[in-house]
Amino acid sequence: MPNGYNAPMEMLARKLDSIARIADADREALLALPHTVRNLPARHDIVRFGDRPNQSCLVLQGWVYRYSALAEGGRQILSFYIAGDLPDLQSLHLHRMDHNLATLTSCVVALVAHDDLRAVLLKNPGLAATLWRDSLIDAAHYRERITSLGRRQALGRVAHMFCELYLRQKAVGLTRGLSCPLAPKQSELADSLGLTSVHLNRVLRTLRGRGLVTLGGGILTIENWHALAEVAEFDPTFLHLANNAAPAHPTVETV
Amino acid sequence: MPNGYNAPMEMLARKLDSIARIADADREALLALPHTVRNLPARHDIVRFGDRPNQSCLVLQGWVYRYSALAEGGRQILSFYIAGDLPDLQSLHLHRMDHNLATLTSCVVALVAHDDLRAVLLKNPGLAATLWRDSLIDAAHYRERITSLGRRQALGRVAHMFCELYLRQKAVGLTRGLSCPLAPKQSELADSLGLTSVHLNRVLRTLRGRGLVTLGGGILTIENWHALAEVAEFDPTFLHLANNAAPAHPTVETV
DNA sequence: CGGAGCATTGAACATCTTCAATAGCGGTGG
DNA sequence: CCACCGCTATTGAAGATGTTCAATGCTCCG
Repeated sequence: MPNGYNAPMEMLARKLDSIARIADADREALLALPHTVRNLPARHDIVRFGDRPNQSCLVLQGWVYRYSALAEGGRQILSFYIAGDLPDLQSLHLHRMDHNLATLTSCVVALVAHDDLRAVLLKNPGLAATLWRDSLIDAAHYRERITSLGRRQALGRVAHMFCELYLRQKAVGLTRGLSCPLAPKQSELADSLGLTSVHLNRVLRTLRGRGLVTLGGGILTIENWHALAEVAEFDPTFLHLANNAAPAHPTVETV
Repeated sequence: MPNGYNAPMEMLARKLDSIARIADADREALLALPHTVRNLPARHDIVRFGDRPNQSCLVLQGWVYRYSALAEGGRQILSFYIAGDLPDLQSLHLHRMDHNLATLTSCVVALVAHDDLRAVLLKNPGLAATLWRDSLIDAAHYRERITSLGRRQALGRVAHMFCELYLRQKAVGLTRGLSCPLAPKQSELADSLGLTSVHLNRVLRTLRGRGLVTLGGGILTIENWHALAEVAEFDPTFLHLANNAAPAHPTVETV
């Protein structure tokens, strides 16, 4: 469940735990990182194309998404981020934004100055390696999205996205049984999957009709993991979770 | 011109120069990196899904590509790499391969042991930052590909890919005027653009018909950069080239 | 000359989009 | 409490873009 957070940096530590083993010294350095906590309203740009941020943002609560805007008002959503994610860690080394970052829901974020972050990473190479790893996992997510967009049909694409969002939330403790929050609206899912919202809606009907998922009230429930993963040709390797958190059949589990 | 290379690591230094300013100490550390040079035949897997490489490979000559294999024999090409690129730098921190890496043409590559690389990066944080930056630029390329696959039509997708491949080669000195090598065959371009080779072929005909490009003998010639970039909605920001190497109109230039 | 591997073309078909309308749902003001 | 508003979801029908299948051409090379 969308439980709160204690110390802000703890949320990050928890996320990093899901992708690597963190040394104690690194954890302490992380927890001591200076930061500012901010509440942001939903559907609000955090950084925009062309910006040169001097801080990185960490999601503590809510959903954030990354998108690129096209001519004709079109938009491609590149990725979704949830609590614990560091959506613009990249601005530490890529100084000019080549896309936009925005809140999907209302959010609580922590802002960390690049200078502070650089100083801490210089003293803690292990932590630097972990964050580098995190950004490489981000890239792995992109690769999988490319595969989806390029070679999967709409049904598989949607199924794949659901598998991914479920497991990522599970890895940081945001699921309950086979249910998890699903903040994006249909039009936003469509913009992230290269579909129109009309067609996405039809695909959702099919998934429901086949008894694979249930949707409603911002909650996704996976009714049949095995069948869903099969439709999606889902293989969790690309998530690079430390404990290989992809259950063969996450059927009945009490969280 | 596909010119040769001097010291292997020099090719890498040249590539890194195109994306960042390298300190002298870092450059020397780089040039001193222990490595093995290898000749590889065309269409040959370098590392495969599931592998756990203990070295990273650097392309000195030829083209390399990254792909994921799907059921039904399908394949999605995720990206192409050219001389100077470090296509599996990522394996330094992502221990298990979640996709495949293969040669497109016959290649000369340099192999660098992870242990050696780690040692050098530990002593040269500036170099580590540059390589981190390089991997973030790799991710930026993925993002742009996602945008193409999700929201551009076939014509724009192909045009965009040509703009990208031309500029990337230009950045490391592999172009001559408005021409550059184009190693992928039509079926490979198609697999990277989420199209069938049949449809790609038709799109190429259109591009030729409109006088935007000429293709032949493994050489791409851009006949009208401005029009091509317009069809592609191409913005070079995502390449993150140090000298913003995207010419407004790279019309007549002698290299 | 013959063959292999690509490139090119045609025709029928599938998937997904577009345009447009209707339905549902949650919240607000009277 | 109820009518209304705004936003999202849902549905239908027509059309566009891209696929599939199958055949032919082209070019390089032994």
